Amino acid sequence: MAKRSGEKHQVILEAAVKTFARTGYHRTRIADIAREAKVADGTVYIYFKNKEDVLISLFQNIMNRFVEELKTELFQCRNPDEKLDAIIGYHLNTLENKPEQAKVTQIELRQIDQTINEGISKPLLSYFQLIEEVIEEGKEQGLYRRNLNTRTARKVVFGAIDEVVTCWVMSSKPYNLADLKKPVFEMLVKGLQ
Amino acid sequence: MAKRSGEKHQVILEAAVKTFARTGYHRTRIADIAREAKVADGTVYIYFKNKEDVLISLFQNIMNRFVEELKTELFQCRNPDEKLDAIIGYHLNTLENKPEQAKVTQIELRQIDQTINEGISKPLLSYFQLIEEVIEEGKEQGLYRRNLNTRTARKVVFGAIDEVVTCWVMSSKPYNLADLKKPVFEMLVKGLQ
Amino acid sequence: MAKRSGEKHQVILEAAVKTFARTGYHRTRIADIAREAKVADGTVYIYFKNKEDVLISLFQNIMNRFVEELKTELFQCRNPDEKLDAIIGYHLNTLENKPEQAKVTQIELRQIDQTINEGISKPLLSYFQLIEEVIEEGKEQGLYRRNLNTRTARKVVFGAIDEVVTCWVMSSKPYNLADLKKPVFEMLVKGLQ
Amino acid sequence: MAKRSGEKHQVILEAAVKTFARTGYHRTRIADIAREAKVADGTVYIYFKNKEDVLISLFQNIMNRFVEELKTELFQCRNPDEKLDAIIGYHLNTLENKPEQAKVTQIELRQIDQTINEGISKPLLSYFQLIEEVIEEGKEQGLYRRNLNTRTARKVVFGAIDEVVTCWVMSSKPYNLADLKKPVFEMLVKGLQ
DNA sequence: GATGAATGAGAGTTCATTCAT
DNA sequence: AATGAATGAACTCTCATTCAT
Repeated sequence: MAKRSGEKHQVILEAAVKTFARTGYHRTRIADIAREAKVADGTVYIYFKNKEDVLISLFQNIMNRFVEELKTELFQCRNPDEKLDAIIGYHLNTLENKPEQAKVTQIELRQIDQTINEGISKPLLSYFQLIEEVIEEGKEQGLYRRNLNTRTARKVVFGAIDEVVTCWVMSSKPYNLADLKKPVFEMLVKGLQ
Repeated sequence: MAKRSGEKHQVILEAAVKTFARTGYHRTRIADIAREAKVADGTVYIYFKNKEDVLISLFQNIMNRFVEELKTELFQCRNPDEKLDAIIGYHLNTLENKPEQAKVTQIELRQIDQTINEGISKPLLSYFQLIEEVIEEGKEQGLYRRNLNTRTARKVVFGAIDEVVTCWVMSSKPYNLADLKKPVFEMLVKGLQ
Repeated sequence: MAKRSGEKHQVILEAAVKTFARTGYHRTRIADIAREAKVADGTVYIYFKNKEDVLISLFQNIMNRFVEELKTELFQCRNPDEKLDAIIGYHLNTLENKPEQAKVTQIELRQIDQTINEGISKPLLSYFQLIEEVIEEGKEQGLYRRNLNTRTARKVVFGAIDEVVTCWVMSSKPYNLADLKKPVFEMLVKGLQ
Repeated sequence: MAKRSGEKHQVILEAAVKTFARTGYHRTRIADIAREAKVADGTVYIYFKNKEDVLISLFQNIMNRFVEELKTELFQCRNPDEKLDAIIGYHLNTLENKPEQAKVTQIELRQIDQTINEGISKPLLSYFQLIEEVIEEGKEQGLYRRNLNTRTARKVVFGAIDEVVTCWVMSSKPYNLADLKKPVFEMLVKGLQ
């Protein structure tokens, strides 16, 4: 069970994003995902342990790619400010361009008992770490306050971006998420200085 | 059905906070709440439409009291900075003192399909408005940047505080939430200036 | 759950005998029992833990009554031979008169993993003990061989009766089970002497 | 489909005895047998119609060999008493030496709806016939009672031996099954006389 | 208002069986 | 002959909700 590769694995994952985004995690039945993926119900259980495993695999998939690509972005930046800008920009761009993923990330994923689930927290941690590294670097270079608590600062930074995305996902009136890049960056960078 | 008052109403609500915090929303059965409240299963349905209604009523209850008390706090402040400080302080203090409420607010509440549910967003809106009023006031008084988009700024402020609380709720190692008041305030106020 | 009294409890048990006898344990669905008992599927689970629990409760019910009634029968016998005769007679009579129970006892009950299940072996033990007491008594009175191993003798006695019943249950051509009382008694009593 | 010969046929059968004995018929999945036999799941279906067919083939295999070997044993006996002794001895010896077969024969095999299944009763019949022939011979030679009903006597004999084996299989404390040969023989032979 | 026994829809999951390779 | 991925029917059990008392 739970083969992590193979064409079907990916097909089911893609069907799951769509279905979770459309119907919501709890209202989605395995049968719905299976139908969307054009496989039999049982096939889902060849590749995933259960429904929760589908959601978590989904998230790990998304987050791994997210963090990898963000790393290459950051590689091209020359200073912490540029990096912070890149983080915010990449975060908002990515979710704006993949609204289904955004819905799953911001809403459905939080439907799982997070106190237990490390399948969610672990992939997030590498993103958190990336943010913290930028803050540390800024502190070392004297760009950001030395007395700043890095962890707390990271929470503020992530919390701000995350809330901005959540509001966008839940908003009934569509607007450009990318437009918020600059104001959010300005607030956060000043907060760090 | 769905009487909104009565002694039992309150008893059930209190039993629900405990039970949701202990077991999690989805794993909690109406029968569990009823047992904790020492009433019959059916009695729950005299006071609430259904399980979701219990959770939402709970939140409305909490938020109404939260906003009312926060308002009196703010009344005693003399300038936007003090008010922002009061908001952060009150928010963190309240949830630190009521860990069960915090668990429900930060975790369990997010288990409900938020795209539909205005029972959750409405009570939050008055809190959001309070924050926005403070920002507006700061802008008018020249304390905060004039070109600040109030709504975006509010998202950053709320997102930051909310994330700090969520991390605290989910953390396995206990620490003082109140200790984060000052650093969070400093970051946010600088971000607004 | 698993209230051991109440009208429904009995109704479901009676429906279960019929259904198991007609359809066989493994082919019987809880829904079949529920329909036969004219209750909802869920009601079965108020009174029984699961399907296996229904079968075992059934057997315990049957065996308890069986052993109780057999005891009163034995009370009226004056010597071990009469008692052995009573055991065989009562055993064969009872099952001949309750063919559904016989089917369940001889066939369906053996569909459960007996190596684990003490819900089956325990009620049987009191029957075994009754048989062993008669054999012991016979040995003490010099009626049966002193060097007879009581336990082994009991196995022979019970095995013989049990096989006779099983053959009768599985036979396609109907015949009188009671007719076998005398020949079986004669063989067994001689075997004991 | 359902080839009755070939090397794999035997390999699967041997894997099945082990697996059924270890896990129990109903809890055994075809995949378990296949893995134990080191063949693919589908291969099982080349040699057997379905899961039930595996169990029944198993039993037929066992019983055919059992009856054949028993016949040669009986051939060396000079009178019905010796033959009865041989039957009991061979029956108990065989199962004591093949505990996995014993488990399958005494427990797992009875998990199949016996009212329908002639795949089980047919191979047993030849064993029954062997027993009946010995009884008949005894009656003819005046060793056993003339008025004995052969069929009933056979049921008593087989039932006794079978129960002795079943008790041994299900017993948690190990003991020598062969030790029961003599007492069982004595009881049965006296019963017949 | 209060009760709690009864309801029954609903969905996750398993696994015997098939069949294209 | 052999494979093993894929199938999808089957069925248990849960639990929110109702309603007669």
